[in-house]
Parts: sequence; C-alpha cells; structure tokens
Amino acid sequence: MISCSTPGVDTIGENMQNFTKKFLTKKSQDLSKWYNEVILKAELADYAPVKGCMVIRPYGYALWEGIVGFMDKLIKNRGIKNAYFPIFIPEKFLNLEKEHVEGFAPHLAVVTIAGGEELKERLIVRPTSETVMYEMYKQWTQSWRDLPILINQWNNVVRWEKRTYLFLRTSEFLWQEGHCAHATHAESVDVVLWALDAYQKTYNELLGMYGIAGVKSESERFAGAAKTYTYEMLMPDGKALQGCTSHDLGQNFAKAFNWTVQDEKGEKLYPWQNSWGFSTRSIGGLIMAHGDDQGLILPPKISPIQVVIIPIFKKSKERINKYVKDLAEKLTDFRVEIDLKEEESAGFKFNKWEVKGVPLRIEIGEKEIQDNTATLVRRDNGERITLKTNNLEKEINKLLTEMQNEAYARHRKFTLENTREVNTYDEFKEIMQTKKGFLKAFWCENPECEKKIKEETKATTRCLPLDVKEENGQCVYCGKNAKYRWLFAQSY
RNA sequence: CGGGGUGUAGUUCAUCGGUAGAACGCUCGGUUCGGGACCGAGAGGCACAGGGUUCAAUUCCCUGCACCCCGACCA
Repeated sequence: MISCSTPGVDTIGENMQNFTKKFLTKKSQDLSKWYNEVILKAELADYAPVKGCMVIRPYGYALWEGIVGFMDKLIKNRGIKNAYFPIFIPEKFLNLEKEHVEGFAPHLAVVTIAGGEELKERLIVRPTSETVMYEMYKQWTQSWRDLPILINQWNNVVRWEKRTYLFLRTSEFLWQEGHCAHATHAESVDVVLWALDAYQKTYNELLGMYGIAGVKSESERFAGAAKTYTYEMLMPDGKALQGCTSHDLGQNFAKAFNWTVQDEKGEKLYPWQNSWGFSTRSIGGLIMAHGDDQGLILPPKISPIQVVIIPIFKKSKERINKYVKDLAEKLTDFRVEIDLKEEESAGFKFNKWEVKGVPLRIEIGEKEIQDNTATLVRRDNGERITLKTNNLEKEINKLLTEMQNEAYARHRKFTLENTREVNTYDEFKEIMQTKKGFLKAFWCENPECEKKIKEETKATTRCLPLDVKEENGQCVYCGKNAKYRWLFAQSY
C-alpha cells in the first residue's frame, strides 16, 4: 500500500539542504539563536511589554492545553482534585518556613500599594503556593480522619528572574502544583513517586522525550523539602534541563505552621506532606529536543495540527477544493488543517508549516485527483509517500504512531550517546569543556566537592538516578570513598 | 547584580555633524501556485528618553531606560 512515488529516495537528503529556511538560523550552528527565532516565527510566543515575561500565542498555548489535558487525567485518576488558591500571599506566611523564605526571597514580586493605599501588610505574588495552601489545610483538619488532603491547582506563579529565556525561564510561568497531606510518611512518599512517574509518562508518551529520574542532592533540592525528585533531560547542546519536581516535604511545613491533627490515639500528629510541579518550561524542552534546521518538529500526539492539507492550484480550483474537503472529512480522527489561502504559493506554505512542525503534510494537485491518491510528506525525515485515498485513515494513523515512537527513540539515542562514565577529574573537565552531556561520576556527597566541581567545570549534580547501583568507588574530585555514580551536567 | 555589546520603518540592517535609505514584510490591482512566485502602484520614521558640546546632533559626550551575549541565581 505504501509506495514511494518520487524516483530515488536517496536524493531527499540533498533536497532537504536546498530547503533550508532562508530566514531561520540553523539549529546546528547556533542553538539559542535558532531557539528564539523558531519560537517567534512559528508563533508559539512573543516577548511581552514587561521585562522577562512572555505572551503565549494560540499555537503555543495549544501545546500547553495538550499537556494539561493529558496530565489532568492522570491526576484525577489518582483521586486528586483541582482547586484554586489566591495569587496573593501575606508576607508573614512565607516567613514561617526558614529555608523556604531564604530560597525564594530574592525572586519575589511584592505588592505594597492596593486600592490607592499603602498596605500595612505587604502581599507576595505567589512564587509557589505551599504557604497559602497549608494555612487553609490547617483550618480544614482536626483529626487524622480528615486526611489525606489531595489537591492540585493549575495556575501561574511569579519568580523575578534576573536572566530570562522564552519558555525555559520567564518571570511568570504556568504550571500545576499538587499539594497533598497524609497521616503517614509512607503514604506521602507514595504520592511523591507517583507524581514523578506521571511526569515521566508525560515526557515519554506525549512529548516524545527521554530523561533520567532521580533524587536531587542537598544543595540542589527545593527550599523546605526533605527530598526532591526530578526528571532530567539532555538538550542538543549537551546541557541538562530539569523537567519537573516532586518533593517529599516530610513534616517540615506542618511543623513550621504548627499544624497538627489528632491521631488514632488522640496524640498530636504533624501531617506528612508532598508537593509536585510541572511547568510551561516543558514546552521549551520539547522545542529544543526535536527541532531541526527547518524549524519545529512536533511529535504527533502533542502537535496542535497533525495533518495539514495543501491544495496545489492549477486551473481547476473548484475541483481541487472539493477533493480536499472530501478528503478532510475522511480524516476526522486527526487534527487536520486545510490551508486554502490563495495569496500564498504552495512552496511558501510548505515552508510555513515546516517551521511550525506539523508532522504530516498532504499535497493535493492535478496528479492526485487523476489517480485518486494523496501525496504525504513526513516532517521528521522528509520522506514523500503517495497513497490511494480509500485506506488513508489507517495509513496516516500508522505513520503518526511511527513518528511519535521515532521522536522518542531519537531523543533517547541522543541522550544515551551523550552519557558517559568518567573516573578521573581530568576526563571530567575535558568533556565538560568540549562535548558536555551527562556524566556519571562517583561523588562522596560532600557539598564542598560539589561546589568546587561547579566552580571549575560549570557542571552540577543533576540527580542520583533511581536505578543507580551501589559500588565501591572514589569521589571524582577528592578521591575519598563514594558509593554511587551521580549524574552531572551543565544545566539550563 | 558584575563584565561586554546594541538601541534608526513591522523585521533585519545601512547611512551621516546640515532632520534618512535598502531588503524583507504590509496595502491595492493583475498574473501565478509540485520547495519561500512575478509585474505595477502605494502606505509606513519626533532616529529609546533626558541632558550637554555645537551656528547646527539621529550622528560626538554624559546619565537613565530597554534589549542581547557572557558570569552569579533559578521550574
């Protein structure tokens, strides 16, 4: 059924070079320039009038909606319900947890005037909602029977960053933050690991991205947490991106807030808590991980448009338009866009939709009408396929599934190829200066060594991978005994 | 917040001590459409803000602001 209509598939590589976008920096030449340009050109987002903030345009917001839809289902299936807490937090709340306030203080936006009057108590624009939420949790619970509390919220938060970057680090960003409280530590940890798994599933299955799940070191963990879990992904320039966080908060916040409930025996119990978040940063990772010199490449499951149909007009506009519309009606299982714009040429449209990363393009011209076929072109490898229209839906489904799997496989392969075990510090430094990527090296877990390594190589511990084996090794920096190989990388 | 750079049309840039020009984009008309089509006509600028030097500043100098790059901080 699938036949290759163009003579010589091996010319595709050559042709693809001619297709290089005129007004787009090559990804292979300058990743960060390419990244900014492709976001603007694909109309995912734009710079906002306020420094460090971004406007997420409809095409970019559709990506976020895709993520929200996928993940919201996972969250609800776990019995966790959505709620909404206010954007403003009384300043004194934040001061209750010492590490928490120290961690966030430099990044806060503060409201000092409201309603034309100076406020007696200043209001913090939430950088995260632990404190407001737990103050309410405290009021809602008297007994262990009121636990667990299982709440998530989809919202925006503000962290005033000095250096911002579209999607990856903006002063305001969108995310979900889940906050649960339990009678036992075990139950809480269960949720922490479940959330990490849900995030991993979202990256692997929806966004076609591969990464390493693990635990953060003491210096890298969330302000106020007992333990922070993460999913770390490698970007094409060899730098790592933290894809999410899931925190075991222990009883730190409960104690700071003096929140107790009565346990079964009537004694005081500080609830065990967790919090976990996944943000619009993931979209930045998605863009970097999959794009190429032609622009975005979106894995089909997340792509707002999966199939774009482009009519190629000759004389018979009406015949072609009818054929195209009939075709689109057969493809109701997919997100289909028909590009009927008459003022743009076919070639212009090819380029436009390639920059936007649409997985499949269907070209319909005289040839296709005559043979009752459709010509499909894959975004990821440029392959051109001509198919009969009677079985098209099934074939497209097959192709999109294949493209989804291959996107993941490509990113996984790239990550594995750029993950290296090193045993000497010289080797470590050399790789960090050249190829970068993930390094697996023994570390004695002394924060001093971690700090020195960071100063000298820019690399930080990303995590202790969950599947790490206990071994007898020597710290790559100080040579003292070390049990585990930690994952190191320079990070975004 | 430290080091460096840049602010001129919607965008990317050129120009110059005597108040501006290109390409792309945009608008209108026509011809086109299988890899960013073509022809013709048009619209579009207080040269980031303030101060100084000068007969004269978009141009030189200072200050502020914004943006970009490189560090420290971070989902």
